[in-house]
Amino acid sequence: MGREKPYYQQVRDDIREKIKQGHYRQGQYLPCEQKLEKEYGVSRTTVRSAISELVQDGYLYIVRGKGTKVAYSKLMDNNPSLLSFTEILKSHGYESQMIERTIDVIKADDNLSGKLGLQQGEEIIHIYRVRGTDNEPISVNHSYFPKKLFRGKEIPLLLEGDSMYENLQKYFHIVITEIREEIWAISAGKKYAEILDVSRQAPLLAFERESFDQEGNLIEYSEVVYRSDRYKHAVAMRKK
Amino acid sequence: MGREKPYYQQVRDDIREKIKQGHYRQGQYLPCEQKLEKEYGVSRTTVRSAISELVQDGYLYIVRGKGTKVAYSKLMDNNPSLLSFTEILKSHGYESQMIERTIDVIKADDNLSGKLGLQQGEEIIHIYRVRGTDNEPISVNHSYFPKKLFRGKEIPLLLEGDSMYENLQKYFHIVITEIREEIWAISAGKKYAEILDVSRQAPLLAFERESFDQEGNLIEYSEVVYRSDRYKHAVAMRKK
DNA sequence: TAGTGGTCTAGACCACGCT
DNA sequence: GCGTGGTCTAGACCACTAA
Repeated sequence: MGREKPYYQQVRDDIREKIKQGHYRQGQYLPCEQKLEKEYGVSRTTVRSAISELVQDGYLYIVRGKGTKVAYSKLMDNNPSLLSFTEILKSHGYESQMIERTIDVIKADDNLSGKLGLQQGEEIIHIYRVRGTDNEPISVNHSYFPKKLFRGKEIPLLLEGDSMYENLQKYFHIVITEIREEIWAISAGKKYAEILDVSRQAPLLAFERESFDQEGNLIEYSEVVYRSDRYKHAVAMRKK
Repeated sequence: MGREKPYYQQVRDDIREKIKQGHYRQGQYLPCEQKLEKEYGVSRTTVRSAISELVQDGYLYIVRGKGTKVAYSKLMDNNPSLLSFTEILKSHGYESQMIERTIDVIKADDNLSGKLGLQQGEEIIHIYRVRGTDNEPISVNHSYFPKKLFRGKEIPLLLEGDSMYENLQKYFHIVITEIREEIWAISAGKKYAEILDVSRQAPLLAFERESFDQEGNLIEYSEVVYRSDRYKHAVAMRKK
């Protein structure tokens, strides 16, 4: 038997479930901390620890001197704080399909060595993907990883399943904790017009993304473009 | 004299300063919690409360069974989790200037009543702004607020200073806590080509944004477009 | 004044990583 | 086994809100 969850997590999960099931309703006050102590048979510290996480996650908010209320959050469990392509498309009701995918190893040129913080000539894994729905192309993605990160392991492992981020964690024990993105608009031009089956003037949404692990190593640099008539980028944010 | 800050905030701020000043360096272990108790003369709970906030903010991360390390975060104090236009432009090294601004009150039509959750015919405050640098237009912004939110107060107060969000809080006690955004690309077309002084085919970055207060009321609905040759949208995210 | 959450203490026992 | 952080208790006093 696995060990049971800590009390504060049990209390947290129970309260969250009661919110989701409507037992506690939006705008309603939660029972005060003293009552929750008794209800769950735990100390006040434990209750407060549970509440604190639910406030952090946007389920509750506290009104000084009055009580703890259930939030009216529009986000509940829907905060795309760190999402892969697959997850973003799903959040739009699409299912993404892989239309084309290639993988090769290249040498760092002037541009890429700078982006990835490598010496010129160091090896880089380049993954090229065209994705879309019903064989209609929606996005073109170039991802670059320093090859030395995967020393001694099978690189095709990266391509299994849907989520490269899950694979990074599963097979290489690399966890992405920070992302920087720049977003802008471009015209398709000759190159993308052909791949995405749009006119050369068609506006595309362009992303440049850097992903870092906990120790500040740049793990991935990627460039992505989306057909703007088939994709909108959705973002939800909660203020700290 | 104002009351002094709680201990856990003093400890938190002191540790954060020591990180910023290089007294604790990236990748280095912090003294263990017991040592910090003694150093600051507080209980372990207080130390842990301080550390917990610094972990939350990305300054520290914890390695189970080993210790608490200073993060290599690229974000430190730079997390645009909720930024106004002004703040975003500044983060790019620009100073934004107001080139044109009008304000008027309109009646909700079919489209806007739906977006703002109002009845048709209800009054809406419409703020139109063109902003840019050195008289070169960069963005066009349409913001819509339900007029009833400001009953009995002077609406021009909204336009003071640089940040509408600050004014909302200062004069109307409205705090924006959640934002939903959709981002895509469009061609300028006749309307925007003239205003932004670009060709009709020029790609623009388009935003549609909804802002909510703590109680889930929609406070603002806005549509913004940016010249893509003058503006890139920068985003930084930390995984939970 | 009574009720709420905010801060704080001094202990305790446990799980994990290393040696 | 030892040192680290993870969880938990049973109290205490304070600040803010409302009646």
